[in-house]
Amino acid sequence: MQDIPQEMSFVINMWSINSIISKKLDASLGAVHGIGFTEYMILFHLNNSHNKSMRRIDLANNIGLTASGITRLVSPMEKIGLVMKERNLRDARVSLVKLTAAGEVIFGDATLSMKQTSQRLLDGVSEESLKHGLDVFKYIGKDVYV
Amino acid sequence: MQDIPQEMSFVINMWSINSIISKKLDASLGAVHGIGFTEYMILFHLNNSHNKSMRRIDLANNIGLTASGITRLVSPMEKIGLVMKERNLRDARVSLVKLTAAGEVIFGDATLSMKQTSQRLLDGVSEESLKHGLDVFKYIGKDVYV
DNA sequence: GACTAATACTTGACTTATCAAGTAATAATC
DNA sequence: GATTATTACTTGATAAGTCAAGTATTAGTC
Repeated sequence: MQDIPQEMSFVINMWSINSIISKKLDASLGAVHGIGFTEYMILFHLNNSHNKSMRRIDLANNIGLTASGITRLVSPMEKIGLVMKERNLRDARVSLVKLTAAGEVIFGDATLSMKQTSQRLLDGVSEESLKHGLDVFKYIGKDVYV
Repeated sequence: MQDIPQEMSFVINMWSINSIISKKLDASLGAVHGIGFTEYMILFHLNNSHNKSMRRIDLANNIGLTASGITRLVSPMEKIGLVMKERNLRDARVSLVKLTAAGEVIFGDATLSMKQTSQRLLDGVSEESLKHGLDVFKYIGKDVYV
């Protein structure tokens, strides 16, 4: 067996762990709040944004999906009233996604689940390891603001 | 904005970064070697295994997919000769996946790409951060051997 | 100011992997 | 040793998200 550099070990392990963890988060969010993990990601970024409103392309870049993925993800969220369309007066190409009051409520509830589930999943991991892990993520995604 | 515990920050950032990175790995593996990242994961685990051969259920657990995902993933790999079916004499339920000689060659080539791409993507990340990040992954997936 | 390039978004066709249900074989229990 | 439960795997239907191509609008260039 060849020797595997740490960088490659990192990406391989990350992929598997992410696959396992995101399934669990998805299940717990879905069971209690009726939204999936990717929908939570939308709400999360909207809630952190300036006017609770973002361009679709920025959502895509921040979350790590494509623009078309965002279109398909957001459309049912509009129908159930979690978010709404808003136009940009300066640029008619963009269609902003804005968090509604209802969306904010669901987001607040779902965040409690997210906190619990993620703390349960990472229970026992040292603060130092978490901090360094986060550093790696933030370094890679210098444009991803979380 | 509420305050977000580090554990939650970790899973959220991991999801986005994983989405971005796995797309890049997938693209570079696909362009040069004609396999995707998940197919590489199969080859990787087979190559690390005892007889270059594993049960499908163990592949699933190690990689973070479901058994049915493995069935669908492996079937075309059999057709192009990267892996082959092997039966277990002691248990007729299991169908082992075994790395072929051809599969080993492709794996070797693809591993070079994987090393390069992952080092390029993580270039600049400190050894210490990588090590701690890996610790988190290994802690979470105590059964995932990499 | 006309012409080309780039950006923001959407849509059809497709891929990937899930879930639920089913089959077949082994293990456990009485 | 028959009955029930569990395990390993596969398959049909479906969900989630990609890519390529197309539309509309804005930005850059001559």
